[in-house]
Amino acid sequence: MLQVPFIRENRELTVAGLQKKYFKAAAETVDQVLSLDDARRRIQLDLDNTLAAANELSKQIGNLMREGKKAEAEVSKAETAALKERSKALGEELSKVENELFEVLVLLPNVPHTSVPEGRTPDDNLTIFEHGSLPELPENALAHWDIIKNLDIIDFELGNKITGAGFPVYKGKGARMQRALINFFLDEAIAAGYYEIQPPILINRNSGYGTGQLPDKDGQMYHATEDDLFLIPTAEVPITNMYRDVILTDDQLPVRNAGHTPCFRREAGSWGAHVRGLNRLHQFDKIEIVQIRKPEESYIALEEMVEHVKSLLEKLELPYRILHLCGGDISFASALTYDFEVYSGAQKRWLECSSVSNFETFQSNRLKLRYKVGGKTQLLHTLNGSALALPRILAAILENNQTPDGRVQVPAVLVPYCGFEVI
RNA sequence: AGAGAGGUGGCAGAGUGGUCGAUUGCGGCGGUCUUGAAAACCGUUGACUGUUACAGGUCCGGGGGUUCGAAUCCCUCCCUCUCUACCA
Repeated sequence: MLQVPFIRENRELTVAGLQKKYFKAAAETVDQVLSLDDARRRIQLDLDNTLAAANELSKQIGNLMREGKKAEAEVSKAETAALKERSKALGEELSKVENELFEVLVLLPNVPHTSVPEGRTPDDNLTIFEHGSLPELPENALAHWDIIKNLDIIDFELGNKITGAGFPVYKGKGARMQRALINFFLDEAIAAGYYEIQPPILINRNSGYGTGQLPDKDGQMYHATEDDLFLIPTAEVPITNMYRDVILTDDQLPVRNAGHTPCFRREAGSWGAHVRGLNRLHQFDKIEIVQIRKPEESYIALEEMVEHVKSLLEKLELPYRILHLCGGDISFASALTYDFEVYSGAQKRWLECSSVSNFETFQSNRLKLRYKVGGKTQLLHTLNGSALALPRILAAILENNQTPDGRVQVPAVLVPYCGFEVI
């Protein structure tokens, strides 16, 4: 959520930023925020003065009572009635205006970083880095869903039976590969200085609100209605919410956390022909890295995270590219996002396998995640990235490393983790 | 799940209707002393809002109520601890 003082001091910049994200009626909405905030402040001042008068009167009544001047006290008591009525009315007016302000404010996306490219659709994203040559597979190369079936390592029908579409069962070497990838990614994160976290995968409303999934994106999460808890769409939610309402001290910074969790996404209405196999699932595993940094360091941290993800893909010997997302494609809360796409040789498609973002103060403002600088509290910056999401990495490994005899060569770096060289 | 106890500032822990935003201890910060450090002593030390600055306002788990006035009384929800039951 954007900070009102920021909007007030940077009206033009805010409007331009929102327009870059193709937010409709940016100028009108920003002005609405400012006028609601003006009203809020006016009412607040009025209310404060009313309360101050009432407090003063109460104090006097207390003194009169102590001195035994009962009659005078009764007179003062009568006076408080009008003040009470007034403060009640002002209080109601205030919360009404505050709610209106909040409702407009939560609809505003983050202002993108100045380097974010102009553009409306994924086609406008800038490819800023490419690594590895595309695999030259024979004409009869199989897509991963066929490889999976032939080798019997992942079973979609079985998952269908147990749960439903998008919940595959990993079996035998398929399950071992999953475990190998999880351990590999976590070990790499720890080696890079991250602190391992195993968070809950059900979260409450406050947490969903803190990272921005709620109030409006609740349709994307599975909801356990009996207890009003949500299955996490990403480990970012619990790991970042550990710091909700926290004021960090210098010696606790920077925060570098990493965690593996299953992730659950309803993906309502987004299924189609191009999402076969592992390309899109309702449940998948992901290792997430989260950083909390001082504002002046956050873009250095973002580059650090990018380098980490690059090293993972390079160790797995997968061709990939990095996209600098354009204003129209960047997520609601993000100021700057790099997407990593891995090349899946048989599908001949780039598959998104990581998204690394700096949210600046957008999340911390909601979380009330702060630190002290020169005696004053200030919002911190939050960042996160996938390092990495498993299914599409597995899809690319299966497709790119398939052998003429229908098997799959395991990337060397994973062999110690899974205990076999060939699937 | 049942019974009991309890949720107060970074932590510990007072406070049961009126100078309580909150005694005190620890911790933190600043100072005196010391070659330096420790000890001792003195001072300082919550958050939010607001003002040029002061003032003012709000916050004692969340929400609601009683009262001129609530950390303190009432209702409600949440959470923690102890015991019992159950259980990977």
